[in-house]
Amino acid sequence: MAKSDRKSEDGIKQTVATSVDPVAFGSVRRATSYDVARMAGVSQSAVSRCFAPGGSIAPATRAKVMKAATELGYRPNALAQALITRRTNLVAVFISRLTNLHYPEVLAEISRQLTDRDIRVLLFALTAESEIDSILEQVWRHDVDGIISAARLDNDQIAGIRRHGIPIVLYNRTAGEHLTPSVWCDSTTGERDLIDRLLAAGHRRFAVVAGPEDSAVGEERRQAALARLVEAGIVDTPVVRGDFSYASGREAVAIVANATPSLDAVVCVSDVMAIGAIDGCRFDLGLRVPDDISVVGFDGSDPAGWMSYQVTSIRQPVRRMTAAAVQMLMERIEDPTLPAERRSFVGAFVPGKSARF
Amino acid sequence: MAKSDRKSEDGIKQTVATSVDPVAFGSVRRATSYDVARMAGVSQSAVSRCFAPGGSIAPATRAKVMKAATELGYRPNALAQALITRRTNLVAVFISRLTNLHYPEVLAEISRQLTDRDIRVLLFALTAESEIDSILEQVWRHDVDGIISAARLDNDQIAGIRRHGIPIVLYNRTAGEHLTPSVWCDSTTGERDLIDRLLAAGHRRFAVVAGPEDSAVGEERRQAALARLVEAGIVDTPVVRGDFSYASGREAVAIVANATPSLDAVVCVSDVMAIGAIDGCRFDLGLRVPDDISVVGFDGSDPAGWMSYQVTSIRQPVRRMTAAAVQMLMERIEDPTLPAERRSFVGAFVPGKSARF
DNA sequence: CTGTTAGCGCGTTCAC
DNA sequence: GTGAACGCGCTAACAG
Repeated sequence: MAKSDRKSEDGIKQTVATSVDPVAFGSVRRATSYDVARMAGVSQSAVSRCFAPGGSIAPATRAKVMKAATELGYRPNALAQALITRRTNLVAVFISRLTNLHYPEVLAEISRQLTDRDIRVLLFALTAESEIDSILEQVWRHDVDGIISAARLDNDQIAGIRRHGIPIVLYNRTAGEHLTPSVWCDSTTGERDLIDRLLAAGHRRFAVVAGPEDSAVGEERRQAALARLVEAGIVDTPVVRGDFSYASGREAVAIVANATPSLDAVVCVSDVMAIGAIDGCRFDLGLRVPDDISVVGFDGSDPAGWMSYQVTSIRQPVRRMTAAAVQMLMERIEDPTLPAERRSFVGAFVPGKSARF
Repeated sequence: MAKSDRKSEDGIKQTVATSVDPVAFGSVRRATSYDVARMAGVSQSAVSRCFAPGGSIAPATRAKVMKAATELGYRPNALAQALITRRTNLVAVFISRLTNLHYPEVLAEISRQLTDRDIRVLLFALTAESEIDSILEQVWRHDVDGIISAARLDNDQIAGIRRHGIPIVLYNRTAGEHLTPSVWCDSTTGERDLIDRLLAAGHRRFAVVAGPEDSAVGEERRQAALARLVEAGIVDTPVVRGDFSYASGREAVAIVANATPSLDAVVCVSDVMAIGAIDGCRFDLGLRVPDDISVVGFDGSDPAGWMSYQVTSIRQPVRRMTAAAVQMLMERIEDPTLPAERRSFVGAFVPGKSARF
């Protein structure tokens, strides 16, 4: 096969095939159930029944059909199937910030679990929450069987989904005033656990690195932490908001440390921000972690376990949570009248080494 | 709304709604083009033309139709549309190891670019490469318009895809003997760049932390590095294979350091393994990086830039690469006779601080 | 158990 | 410019 090598203007090397193999191109129409029927000498509906779960069909004809089917490489067309059964075996998954290190694990698990149940994933990776409305348009048009959302939905959006009768499960999100099926990692228990340990170890001057105001998990964790501190008689704890990024964690700790003399402990609402905070302490402030200052996180993401950080944290039981989400969704696809249900999981304490105990 | 709180055996708290709002359930059939036609007092085909790109329709009737359409909340059904136009506006994306920190960025970008073109993503996150065959079954059945694969495909699989006439673009993968459209970050240039700099700085005793044998990128990088070293008269460079994980990088460096006296420089074929190697050097071997030993990586993933690591590396131009992949795919969806083409991009050197220069 | 028939919702000729 | 009629590929009643 003839090739030509050249360099284009912007330094991109290209290799272009100048001849095309005409045989390999599939203008071959896919085999339909009619083709199979003709070849097997039966009716089209007999073919259909062969591929249906409980289709009543005689072993003899079944054999004939299957033979023709494999010979023609026949597979039932999912589109036509879905059009009539009103089941697409498609689930839409909304993920708000894929680059945030905790979500790839969540997505991978959800995908695996759904694939095991022979369901396909229609992925919507949001860059801005504002995209949701246009995404929902697509979702209606595609007749997905259900939705798993790790992105925030407002009341109108939830209402729209209900109106369309599409089952949904929220993942670590709340949904305004509607009672909506959801799985949730209980931040309250986790934050209290962390702070109790910090208090017991003698920490007295705290700061909280929170998330953006519109983050439900972030807010719950912030409030839980502050509430526990107030209970312990510690008030006026400074709060700095980040955006769940490394950089924001690093900046936050610099800001708060300068404004807070004798800062003891930094409570971050996510591991990545905790990692940023640790680096901020070490490289920007010249502090030793945990000797001079303690930093704790939340999530249990992979990098939090790396030797250079070993973040003291709460690990979300991702596997159990995603399994619950998928199961709840499937149940509601089977029976849409099922009531809303909220399953909340408690995370596990990860000792790490970023906090002094 | 009545609720009941209880604790289940395994410590999972549940909140269950015991009554259901019967009004909210959408047994309401979606509006079809016929419904709109009836309400607007026109024919169904008129409605169809209203929503078609270049449909010839009188402004007056168009107005009537649109009014009825919005009133009924009508949206063309994507399934029926696809069944007849043979265009699903669906692209399958294969990703082999979502948890590997470089891919979330790739996936997010691909998703964004496709969404911008009004195309939906059917995600297949592989846990084992062996799953591909069963995944392809699903792909046939769903009539996707195209495939972007960041997972390895063998000759038979590529042949099958060709036979089905489905355009495909490979992302950082090769495809056996077939010439297949692909985008690629040129490892050779990158590795040579890194090694030239290491040599210039006086490094002499190298080790390579490679990927698994079946990883095309991993192998290309390993070979490129070794080739450059041989050119420079450095032979018998030890190679240890990892699996692109942090742990494997850490273990690899421990193994190779023990077996190689006066080890100078560790060349890792991925950033995450480089991070593992750095931690291995620091925490397992008690070496200072980069004073005692240099470590370089490849990819330019986010965590590689974190202060505690600052990995010297080559950053893949993810944005341009994904844009190229999407563009190539779209071109081939429009015109399937387009010849195969390979676009290779060169990465940018990231100085970092994990190597002594 | 089998074949015939009637749609699922829509795009697309083709006469008018 | 418009509507009637057909068909995409399939499942689901129904009669035999």
